Amino acid sequence: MGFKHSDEAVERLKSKSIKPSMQRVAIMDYLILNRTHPSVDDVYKGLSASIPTLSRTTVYNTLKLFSDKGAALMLTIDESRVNFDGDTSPHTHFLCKNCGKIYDLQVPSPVKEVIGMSLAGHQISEIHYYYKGVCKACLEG
Amino acid sequence: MGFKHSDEAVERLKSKSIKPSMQRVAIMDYLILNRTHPSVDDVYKGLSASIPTLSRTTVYNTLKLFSDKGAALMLTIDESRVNFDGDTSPHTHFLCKNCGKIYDLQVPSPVKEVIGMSLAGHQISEIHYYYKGVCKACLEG
DNA sequence: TATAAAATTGTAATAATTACAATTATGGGA
DNA sequence: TCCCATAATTGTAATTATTACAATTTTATA
Repeated sequence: MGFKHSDEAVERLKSKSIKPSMQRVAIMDYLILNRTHPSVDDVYKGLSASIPTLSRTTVYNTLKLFSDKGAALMLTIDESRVNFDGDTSPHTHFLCKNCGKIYDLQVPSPVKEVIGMSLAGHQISEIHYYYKGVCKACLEG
Repeated sequence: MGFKHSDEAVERLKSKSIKPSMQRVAIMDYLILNRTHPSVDDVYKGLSASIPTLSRTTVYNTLKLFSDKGAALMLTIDESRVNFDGDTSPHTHFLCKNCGKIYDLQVPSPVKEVIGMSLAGHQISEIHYYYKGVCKACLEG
């Protein structure tokens, strides 16, 4: 069964100077379609059916590449695995310590973008605001 | 003033309802004396000489306990290991992607403490602001 | 088409973390 | 004090995420 490439995925890769191979487009497409902050394994398992030859190493390499090139965000909010976010616009994340889900939150309004600026002499390239606790669904359940 | 370090460690544990066993006091003392955001292994190696029977499992369990009880912070800024901070006062962290060191930074002034409050219906118990990039020392070196 | 470079794959190795059963320490009655 | 229950610690083995790396396949190009 053929894979339907999203033009958005291809465009995203091109705009970040990443050569759009079949695997890379599929992985970027997965990130764009799945806003659940998937782990490497989530991506691998989610694509294995449609790309049976896909290797875990390729998923690792590719997601690392996306993160390095700014085509995706690598989240280190969860202590036991890394998660990825196809949405690179400024926003923050909440991890539910009960169910493990990661939610998107808006940036606190007074906080401005400071990428490329320096803090205490350090050159900043990434900003991550993480909140942890118990999510609304778990509180109500 | 006047607190010997281990006294400060004992007081910290008591104030967080943690029974101050010999190992726990030693580990908390290590965190108080070593403001370098040590990993589990750093703590283990740092204490092994003075406590030869210390087990890595104890260090894991104890640091997890400290984090759960709010006696220390567990940082997930580094993708490959967890780090701990004995300073639980509000501040943020910077990870140098070149040398791997973690620096303390002040909280951006407009950002207020929101522990115990809720965001989008979620109950917040931890806030972590992480910045990544290249540190001053690496830039100058 | 021939060739070099880049990308992908599969396997094996590494490192962090957890599981767990056994042992040791601690504190409170009798 | 001794006994007991409980909590804490230990050591080993297992698990999991991640990385290393050599072989293979794909892509671009001359």
